[in-house]
Amino acid sequence: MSKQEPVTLAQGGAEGCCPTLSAAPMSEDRAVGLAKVFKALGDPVRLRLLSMIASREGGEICVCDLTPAFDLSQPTISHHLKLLKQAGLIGSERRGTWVYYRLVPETTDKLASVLARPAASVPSTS
Amino acid sequence: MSKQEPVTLAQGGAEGCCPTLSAAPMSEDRAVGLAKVFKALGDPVRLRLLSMIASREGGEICVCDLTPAFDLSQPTISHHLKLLKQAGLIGSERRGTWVYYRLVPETTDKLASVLARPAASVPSTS
DNA sequence: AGCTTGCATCGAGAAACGTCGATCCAGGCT
DNA sequence: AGCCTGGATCGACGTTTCTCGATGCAAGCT
Repeated sequence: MSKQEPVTLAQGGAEGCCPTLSAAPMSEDRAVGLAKVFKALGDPVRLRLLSMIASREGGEICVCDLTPAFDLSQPTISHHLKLLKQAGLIGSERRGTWVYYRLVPETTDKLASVLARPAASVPSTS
Repeated sequence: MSKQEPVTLAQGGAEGCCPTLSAAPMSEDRAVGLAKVFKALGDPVRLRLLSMIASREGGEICVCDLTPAFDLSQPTISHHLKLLKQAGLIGSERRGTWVYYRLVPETTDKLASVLARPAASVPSTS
């Protein structure tokens, strides 16, 4: 029994929770939480999986459509999906025989807001 | 002895280069390039380093100010800085005895735009 | 010249990661 | 019931990553 709870990065508030990188030196705890999500994105296969899920019309896609798109074994795809899920980037639902995955946009939103540069620091006005 | 060229994610154009995750399934090549940068962010130490660099008044910080902020050896910090640099996230400059690191905001901008949800989905007025 | 300090590079060892085949579980069939 | 199919889980193996101490290099000192 591992305690691999999904990262709860995308919970609660909206703007107040996610200061940008440039706002202030990041705390250890916050860095650990964010690193887990970024690490989940740090693999080409997972990035493509996430992109296929996110770009799917209707917002969800069956695993049976994901697996044949790669030159990898089915357990490997399943493993990557698990990591994305644990990172809070995707969610899954079983309907009958098939399992469908869908994006958790709140998580990618948070990451984007962490990386975003505060507009004030853009010196392009001169 | 692989030649680790810095990832050139933040080069050339601005909006046209970085479709979001949801825009379309990502190509293998693009996924490989993006994964390298995300992987660089997938470590708590590097996230904190990047945050310390990015949040520094004046835009740059001496390694001598970074190293004592961690419970890690100096070679380890140097190693992490190297990875961040190879990912194109930071740049360095030696001035006399000291080496200064600074953020490459174009790279974080690109990442943010990849993650951003086209909520308004308006590519907007350029 | 020699010494000292700041930082990078070089192995090395332990831990984590990506991948696989084998196996197991859940649902829908006949 | 039995069987088949879609997915997840389980070891196992090779590779990568993180960390360290030791060493090397560059720049400023005495």
